[in-house]
Amino acid sequence: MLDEPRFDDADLHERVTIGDVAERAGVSIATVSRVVNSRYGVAPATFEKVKAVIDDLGYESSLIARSLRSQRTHVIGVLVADIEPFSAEVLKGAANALRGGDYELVVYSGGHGGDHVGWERRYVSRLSGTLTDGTVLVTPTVAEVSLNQPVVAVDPQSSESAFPTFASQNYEGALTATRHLIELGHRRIGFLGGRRDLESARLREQGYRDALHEAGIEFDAELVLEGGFKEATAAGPARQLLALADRPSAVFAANDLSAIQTMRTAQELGLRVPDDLSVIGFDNVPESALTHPPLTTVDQSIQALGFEAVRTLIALIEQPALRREPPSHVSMPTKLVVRQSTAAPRAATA
Amino acid sequence: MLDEPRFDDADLHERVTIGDVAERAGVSIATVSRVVNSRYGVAPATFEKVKAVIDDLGYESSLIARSLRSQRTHVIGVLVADIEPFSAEVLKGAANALRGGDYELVVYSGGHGGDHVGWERRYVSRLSGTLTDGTVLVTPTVAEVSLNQPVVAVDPQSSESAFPTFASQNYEGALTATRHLIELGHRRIGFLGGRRDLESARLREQGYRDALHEAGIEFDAELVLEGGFKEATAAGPARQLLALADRPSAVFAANDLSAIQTMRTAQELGLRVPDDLSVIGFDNVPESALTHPPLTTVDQSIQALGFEAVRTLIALIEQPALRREPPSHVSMPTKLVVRQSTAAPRAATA
DNA sequence: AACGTTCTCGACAACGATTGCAAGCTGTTC
DNA sequence: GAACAGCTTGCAATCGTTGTCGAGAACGTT
Repeated sequence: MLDEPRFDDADLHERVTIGDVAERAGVSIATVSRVVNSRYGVAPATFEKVKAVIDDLGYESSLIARSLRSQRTHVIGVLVADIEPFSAEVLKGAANALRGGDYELVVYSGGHGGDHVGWERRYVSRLSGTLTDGTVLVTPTVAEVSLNQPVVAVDPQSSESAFPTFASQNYEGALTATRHLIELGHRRIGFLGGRRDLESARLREQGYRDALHEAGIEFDAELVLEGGFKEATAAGPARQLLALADRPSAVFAANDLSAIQTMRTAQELGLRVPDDLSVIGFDNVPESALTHPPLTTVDQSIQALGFEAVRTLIALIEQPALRREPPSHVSMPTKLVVRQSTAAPRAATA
Repeated sequence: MLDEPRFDDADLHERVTIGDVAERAGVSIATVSRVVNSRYGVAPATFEKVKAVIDDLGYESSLIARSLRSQRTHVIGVLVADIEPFSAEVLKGAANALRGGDYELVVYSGGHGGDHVGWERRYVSRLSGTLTDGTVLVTPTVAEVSLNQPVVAVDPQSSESAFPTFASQNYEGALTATRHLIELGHRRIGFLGGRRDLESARLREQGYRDALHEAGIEFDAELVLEGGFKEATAAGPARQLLALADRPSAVFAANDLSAIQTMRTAQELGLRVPDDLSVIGFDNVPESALTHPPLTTVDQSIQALGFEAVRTLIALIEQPALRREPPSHVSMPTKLVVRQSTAAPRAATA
C-alpha cells in the first residue's frame, strides 16, 4: 500500500468497492452482490446487516464493472452531431420516453473537430455492446453501422436503412409549404436546401419541385441553393439568393434555422418580411415562434420522433426476437403553422 | 457454443474482441493491446500484420473494459439537469475546449422523473472513477459530492464549494440591469427570481435590491417572486406580477427564459413591450435576440464558462498535484446588451 | 437418531482489456 | 563457442462485478 505515491488523498477518497462492503460486513462479495440486486437466497438478518453497511459506506456499484460482466446496462445512448435546436428537441422527447422506466440516457455529442463519419463509427463501435444496451442515431452521417446491439435512427440518410427509422412526412410537408406560398400568389419561390446526405433534405426539395410543377411554374435551378441546415452555413446561400437580379418574392427554407438566417439576411439587406419577402421554414422548433416576425413553418413533432425512437429501441432490446423482423420505418404527419412571415407578394405575379 | 438460444444472429454480429484479433493474427492479446495503444516493443512486421487484421475485422477496443483496468478513460462527463438553452450553450463551450485534445465528451441528462438530488448523487458516484476521468456539473442541485475524481461546477450552489466553480459576475450584472431600468425612469420594478438554491439566483436578487437601495427606491416584497428559471415555472409568477393592482412598469427577470415568458404573458394580457412594460433578462442566450421585440439582457458568456470549466478540469486530471491546492472560483465579467424590450415608462414616475 | 430438504452463503470463473515480468530469440563480442 | 545484451513476445495478474455450483447448516420427517 505504500508503494504508490498518493497525490490524491487531498480530498479524493478511494472508491468504495463491493469488496470493502463485504469485508466490513463480514460476508463474501457474492452475498453483497445479491443484496445489491435484491436477489433471493439471503437471510433477512444478513440482508439488513449488509444493507446497513452499504448505506454507511455510501456504496454504489460500478456501472462499468457491472456492464462488463452482465451485458445489460440499462443505459441507452443517443448520438448527436451537435447540440442545436433540432437535436435538443429529440433529446427531450427521448428523455420523456424514459420517464418511469428503468433506463437511463447518455448523450454523445460529437461536433468537436473534423471527420464526422469516422467519429460516429468509432463511437458506436466502442460503446455498443459495452456501455449501452442500444443507440439512437440523430441525423446520422453514416447509413450503415455494423454492430452488436439494436440501433434506430431519427432523420436518417435513407429510410431503406437496415435499422428502424423515424422521420416526418417530409415530402408532404414540403408540398404543403410550397403550395401555401403559391396560394398566396407567389410564383418566383426560392429554395434553401439542407444537407443532401439526409433523406429529409432530399424529400423536402422534391416536395418543393412537385408543388411548383403541379402549379405549372417552371423550375429555375438558379433559385435552389444548399444551405446545410445550420445558421452559419445558410448565411452565404441566403445572401446569394436575395442578391439575384430577379429576386424571389418568397423563400422556402428547408429547416427553421435556415429560415431564421434568411430573415436575418433579408433584414440586413433592408428587406421587410413579409412585405418584401415571404419566408417559410420547416421543423417548428421553439425558436421559430420567437422570431420577428414569428415564422410560418411546417410543424413536425420532433419530440415525438425522439419519443417513438426510444420506445422502439427499448422494445428491440427487451424482445430480441423482434430483431428478426424487417425494420419499421415510421413517418409522422406534419402540419402547416401559419404565422406572420408569409403574405401575398407586393405586386401579384411579376 | 450451442447451449444458448441465438436470437440475435439476424444481423447482429458478436462484438469483435481483442481475443478475436489475436487469434486471427496469430499473436497474443498482449501484443494486440500494444499495437492498439501504439506502444514500443513491437516488431514492425508484427505491427503491420496486426494492424491489418484490426482494420479487417473493424475492431475497436471496449471503452468499458479499458477503463476498468487502467483508470484513465480520456472521457469527461457533463451532468446537466435538462437540455435547455443555458446548458446547451455550456455544452457548446465544453465541446470547444476539447477540440484538438484527446478527450471525449459524454453528457448525462437527468430530468426524467422526480428526485434530482438522488439522481445526481447516483450518477456521479456510479460513473466516477470508472467511466469518466472527471465531471462537470451544470447548475447542480447538490453542493457537495464525495468522490474519487476531479469535479468542477458551472453556475454552482455556492462558490464556497470544495471544487472549482465557474460563474459570471451575477451581482454586478444584476446591479447593471436594474440601474439601466432606473436610469430609464422606472421606479416600480418587479423581480422574477430564479432557483433559490443557486448562488447565481441569490446574487442577482441581491444586485436588484442594492440597485434599488442606492437609488433610494423602497423595496416592495410584493414585487419579488420566484420564477424557477424555466418557462413553465415562470408563467404563473409572471402573470401574478402583471396582475397587481399597482402594476410594475418594468420587470427584471433573473434569466432570459423567464424574461421571454414575461413578455409572452404581457402580450397575452394586451400589454405592449416596451411601451407598457419594460422587460430585461439575464444570460443573453441566442434565443433572446429572436424575441419580439428583441430582448434587452445581461450578457454572460456561457460558452466561456463551459470552456474554462473543461480546461480546468483537464488540468486537474493531468496534474494530480493541483488537487491539493484550494479550488479556484472563477467569476467572468458580464455586459449589458440593450435591445428593444426596455424603454422609458409611459408616464415618468408614478 | 438418521435421513432428506431447503436455505444460506462462499469459492471461483468469467467479462475484455492493460501491464509488469520473464522467457525466447537474435546477434555481437571476446 | 560461450556469455551477454537487446528486442520481441507471451504469461498471468488485475480491475469490480455477476452468476454458477457446491458445501454446509438448519430444519422437518419418520
